[in-house]
Amino acid sequence: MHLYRTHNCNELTKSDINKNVRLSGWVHHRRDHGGVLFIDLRDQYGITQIVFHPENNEMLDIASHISYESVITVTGNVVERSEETVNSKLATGEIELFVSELNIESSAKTTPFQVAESDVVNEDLRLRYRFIDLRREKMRKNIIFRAEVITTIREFMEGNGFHEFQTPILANSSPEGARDYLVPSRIHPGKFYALPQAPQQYKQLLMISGFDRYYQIAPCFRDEDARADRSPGEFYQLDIEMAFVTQEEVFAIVDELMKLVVKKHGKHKLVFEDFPQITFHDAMNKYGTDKPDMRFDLFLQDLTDELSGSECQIFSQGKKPGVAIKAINYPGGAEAPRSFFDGLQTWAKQNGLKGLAYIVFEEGIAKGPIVKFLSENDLTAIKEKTGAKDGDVVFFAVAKWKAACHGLGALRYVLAERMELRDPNVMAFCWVVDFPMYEKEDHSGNIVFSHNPFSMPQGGMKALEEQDPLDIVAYQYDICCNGVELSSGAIRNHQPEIMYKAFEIGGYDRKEVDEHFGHMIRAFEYGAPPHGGIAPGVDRLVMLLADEPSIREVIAFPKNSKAQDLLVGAPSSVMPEQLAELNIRIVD
RNA sequence: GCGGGUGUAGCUCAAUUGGUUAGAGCGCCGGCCUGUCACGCCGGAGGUUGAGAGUUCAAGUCUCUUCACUCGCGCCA
Repeated sequence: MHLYRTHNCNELTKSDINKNVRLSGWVHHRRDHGGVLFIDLRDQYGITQIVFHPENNEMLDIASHISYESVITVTGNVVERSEETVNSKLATGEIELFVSELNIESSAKTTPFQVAESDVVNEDLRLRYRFIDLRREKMRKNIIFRAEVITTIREFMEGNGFHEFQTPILANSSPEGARDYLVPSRIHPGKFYALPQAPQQYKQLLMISGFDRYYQIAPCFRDEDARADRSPGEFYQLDIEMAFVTQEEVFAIVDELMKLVVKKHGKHKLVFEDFPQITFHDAMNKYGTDKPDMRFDLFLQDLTDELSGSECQIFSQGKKPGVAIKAINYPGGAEAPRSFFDGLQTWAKQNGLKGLAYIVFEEGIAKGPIVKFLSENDLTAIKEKTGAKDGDVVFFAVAKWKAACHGLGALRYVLAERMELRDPNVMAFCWVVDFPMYEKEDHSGNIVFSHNPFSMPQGGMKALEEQDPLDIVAYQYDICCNGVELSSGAIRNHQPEIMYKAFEIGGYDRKEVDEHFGHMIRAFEYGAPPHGGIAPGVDRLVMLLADEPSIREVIAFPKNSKAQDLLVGAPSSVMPEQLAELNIRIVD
């Protein structure tokens, strides 16, 4: 007989009755009836009830004092349960194990929280004792679910001619983008590796090397602050790159993959079989965000033309260049209590707006603090454009275009929450396309890259030379789902001259480009295929599929929001000898 | 860096307007119990109410400071 087990804890059925078997697992729960003792024995697979009887009083006594979460090995006969004692909740509920031999492999101290209870435990504590937390059914399911999703992804990619390559973890620092994690070099004092923010350069180099379709479940490292859907420090993305492709071909692969994953693993209905495409500009104007939640129709309207001529001071600011008047209709909003509208004023200030004007339409007339400043024409225009009816409320944001859009985009979610429009049972994927190549930096007024500088501008060199930089859009796209950005991607710029020009507009002269990106440009000078790709976030995708509110629920050992690993104690101080070897001195 | 929320027993929570010795369930320890599966019953231990200061006859409760966690903003080309 195997030293530890002949079966797992989810395996034994009626057909095993009278067999002498051995099980190992954790003491999940214990029910001591004095004369008879039941223990639920648990492993990754499930639970089997094992029974101790007074025939062996010594063993019964020992068993009755085994602490929860201890690991034991038991040997005995599989016994049929009488009809009234069958537990239909367990796969093994028709049998139980009559224990004849007990071995305690590892006795557990009292655990800081209970594995068998479903209480939501303080997350700090859960992370500190993650190895116990992961024993809980929900976490075990999530982590295995994640593994299964990744298996599906790998099978799909391989089946479509992609190969998985590993790219370096010790890479180079780059001045663009997120903060790097730096790794000091021992052999080269004063120099540093950087952990890759993404394998971006390497996957492009693979294309130039002649590999046609690359993918990798790739670890990425960014030293930026956390969000509920963004792990600090590190995360995994499905990194994809393809040679000789158009944007549409990248979309086609990702569409198919997402649909496969949702249908196979999700319990959600897909809102769109064909994922809609929306331009960045339209997404901002209609949804107030570049990652629109398309599960519900509640759209922003632009009233800049209609209202900037108004007598009302709030609206006449719309005449200023760059300022937009955006509006959103809240159907049935007239019912909302006064406190809701008052609370929104503070809310608006926290969301980048000076305030939030609104008009209540009730009993055929318009009401609210600003109505007395509005003409009949103004009101007609508002009603026409927003479709506001009796009982509705229209909110207005007057600010720089981006701020006005973002403000009402955030309000759109507040309203959707009140109206319960965000259906948790569906997934609405969409593509956001035509991201601008450049934007004007707020504080400096400089033209800077708004996304990846290596993306191909639409129109190529001609566009760079002839168009207003702020009007140039790139072959740069995002795939979003339910208001979450799953991934950014782009058709890359593979032509050195266009690259120099693009960088020139972005404020880098030739020398700087050569200094920072010379290795990439050199590579492009020896025969580079047109190529493009994308990199959906694996953690986020699994989070959405598993219906979890936080990314940490689908990561085995996540960092907390301060980027610490409380279990192993990272980051930590290191020995002075280590620092000395690296030529590093800590300055207070 | 900034703003919101939370912090009471090992865990999850309660404690009226500021008012008696801060309670309950689970867990833990001891006892009883031969069919439970959230077993049941009896008893017990366990608290610097995150920390510090203040107001008050009286503070878990009010004020200030601070710490921890968390959500959001900034940031994430």
